Amino acid sequence: MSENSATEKSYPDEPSREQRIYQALAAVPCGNVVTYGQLAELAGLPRAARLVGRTLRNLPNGTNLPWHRVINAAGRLSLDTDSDSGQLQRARLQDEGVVVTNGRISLSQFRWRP
DNA sequence: ATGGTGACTTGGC
DNA sequence: TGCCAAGCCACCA
Repeated sequence: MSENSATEKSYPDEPSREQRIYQALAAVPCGNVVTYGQLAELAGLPRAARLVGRTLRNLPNGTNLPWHRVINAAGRLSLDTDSDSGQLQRARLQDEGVVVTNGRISLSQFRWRP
C-alpha cells in the first residue's frame, strides 16, 4: 500500500500526474491564460498536452480549478462555442479581463509567464 | 493486441 | 491565415 502496486491501472490512488496538473492549474492567476502544452510543462510533464486535455475533461462540474484559463497553442478555445462549457469559458475569461475575439485570444498579451 | 480518437503541439507549404 | 503530416499519451472497441 505504501506505493502504487505494479498493477495500478484505473484509479486506486490516482498517480501524481493529474495531481501535478491540478496544482499547476491552480497557480494560474486570474486574467491570464496558459496553453495545454505549457500547463503540461509547468506540471513537469512535457509533451503531455493531450493528457492535460483529457484531465480537464474529467474535472467535476463544480470544480474550483480555473480550467477556463487553458487554451490551445493557436490561442483558440478548444471547446465548442455552442456547448455550455464553451460559453462558460468565454464568459469567465471576459469577466477576468481577457479579451476573446471570435473564440481567439492574444497569447502574447494574456499568456501567463511564471 | 492492433487501430482509431481526442478540451494537443510543432513544423512545413 | 489555414490545411496537412507526425509525434505524443491515455482510453476504448
